[in-house]
This record gives sequence, C-alpha cells and structure tokens, in this order.
Amino acid sequence: MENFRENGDVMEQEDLTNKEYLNKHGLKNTKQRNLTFNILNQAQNLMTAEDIYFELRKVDASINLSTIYRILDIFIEKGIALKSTFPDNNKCVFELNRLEHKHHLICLCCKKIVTISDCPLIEFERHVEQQTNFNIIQHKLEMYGYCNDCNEKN
Amino acid sequence: MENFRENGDVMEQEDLTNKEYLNKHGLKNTKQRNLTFNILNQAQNLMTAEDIYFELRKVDASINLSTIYRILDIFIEKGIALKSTFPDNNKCVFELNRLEHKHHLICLCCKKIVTISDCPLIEFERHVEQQTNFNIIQHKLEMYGYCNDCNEKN
DNA sequence: ATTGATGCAAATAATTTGCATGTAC
DNA sequence: GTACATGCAAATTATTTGCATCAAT
Repeated sequence: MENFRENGDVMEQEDLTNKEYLNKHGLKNTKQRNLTFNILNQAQNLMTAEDIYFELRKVDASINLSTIYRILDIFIEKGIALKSTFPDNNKCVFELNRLEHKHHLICLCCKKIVTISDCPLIEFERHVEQQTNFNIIQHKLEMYGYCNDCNEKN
Repeated sequence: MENFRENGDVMEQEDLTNKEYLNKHGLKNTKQRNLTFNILNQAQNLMTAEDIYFELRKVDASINLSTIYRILDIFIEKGIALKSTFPDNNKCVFELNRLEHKHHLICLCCKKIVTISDCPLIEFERHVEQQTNFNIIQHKLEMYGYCNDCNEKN
C-alpha cells in the first residue's frame, strides 16, 4: 500500500516482495536487511539506528548494531532511505524514501517537531533535473522557526 | 552587503554592527562570537566546527574548540546559523542563515555536491506559517539522486 | 564456489560537560 | 557586581572498522 520513489518513477511496493525489491537494487536479500526494511516501512516516526536495533532484537536476539549501521549506509546509497539530524541531539534519524513523504518544521526554542504533509517540490525537482542532468530520487525539506507557544513566552 | 532573514523580515546586516546584531539576539558580544560570525559570513562553503576553529586560531591562538561548539549551538538556537550533515561523513557543517541562500543536490554514488541557487519555497513558507502559527525564519532543502557521470557508469 | 554480509570486539572521532577563571554588561 | 562565556581536560557516545565466520547467489 506504500509508494516508493524509484529512479524518478513511482513504484508500488506491494508489486514486489522485499527480496525482489532488494535484488533490484543489487542487494542480497538477507534476513537483517529484510527486517530493517520492514521496521522502517512500519515506522510512524523517524528512527535512530538504535531504535531500529532494539526493534530488531525483539525478533532476532543475535542481530548486531554495526550491521544496522551498515544496512542503513547501503540503503542511503541506494536511495531507499533518508538520513537526517535535528538540532538538540546529534543522533541521526532514518526513514524510508516514500512518494507520500512528509517534511518537518522545527521550533528552535522548544525543539518541537511538526510534520508537514504538503510538498511543493515536485515540479522544482523536474526543473533541477533538467538543469543539472541528475536523476533525482528524493529530497529533504526542513523548516525552522519559533512556535506560537515560544513566541508568546518571549 | 549580505541579507539575513530575521524573524520573517529581511534585515540588512550592513545596518548593524556585529555587536548590535548579537545584542539584538540577546547575546553578549564576545570576541569569539564576533570572530565566528565573521568567518561564517565570509565563508564560501559550508564549514565544520573544526574548519572554523582552524580559521579562528590564525587570529587568536587561545581559542578553544569547545567554545566554537557552544557558539554554534547558540547561533542555531537563535536562527543565526544552520546545521547540516551529508551522507558519507558524519561531521556537521554550518552556514549563516541568509536571505540569498543556496540549496544542495547530492549524488548518492560519488557524493558530489552541486549548489542550487533557485529557491521555490518563499510562498510555501508563508503558507506553512499560516497553517501552523509558527514564525518561520529559515529552511533547508537537500535533493538526492545520481549525477550524469554515475548514471552512465552504471 | 564465490562474493559479499554479519557478529564481535575494539578503535575512532565528533561532540559534550564540569569546573575554575575571565569578561561583557 | 553579576551573570554569563570561555579554556582546559576529561568524559561521553555515536559511528566505524578489522577480521573471522556465515549465508545468499
């Protein structure tokens, strides 16, 4: 039911098994990658490598944190996942690269993160593709400011 | 000569001394903050905390790296500066929050970073402000894909 | 059979912190 | 004078790496 962006095309994840999806990206279909993909796919929020690790340990106690890092690196290189950092802490957070993606608005004062569903960038992406000859497959937009509560307090 | 975004308004940096600018943000005007601001203001590229540190040491050998980190934290909290991380290495890079800002397009394969001068987000920012009651003062947009060279190789 | 992936343990390196001293207001 | 900023040294912690073993193709 989820849509993924795939080299400029829309790809229906339900059309492919995880194995097919991984193989398509030149990746072996290992248990660890499969599980990591599933966790990210089900995630409601951005997850740190450790969050993913703790989830995976529930399923398989032998899994290792450095494996998660290696999987995330390769997912990022393939454009399967996206990595961000937010002010406040320096952990990285990860999410799948989806067609139906969200952006984030962060309060610089209280660090509250608000999710924005609209995305104004579809056309702009095309424009940049033509201008640069890149094949663009994802983007990340973060907006920063002060929320109403913090504005009123100051 | 540089324009800075300041609580939704455009502010001409040349109108204010660094001291006035820092004070306006509730910050004491210390030598270290003043120098850090100048370095970031003159920077052509994104700088790491260490880059800034090495530049500052040319001017004042007694300056300390942890001070730079503290200054950057506070600049970020005030919306004076912006922090990013790129795939490949996990150092953070910093830049001033300018009206005339750039965005980045990154090749997931060779990690090349291309600078995009257009920004399609001015109106969208207003829209999100109304929707969320935030006072938005900056944003960060990164696009990811594969460059022409890497596409041809694969 | 081959190539690449994983677990483990140890290393690395970026960033943070406690505290005594210094400095802007 | 007071409140906050800095330098220093030490601590923390996220992330990476080398290597032997294991698993997918």
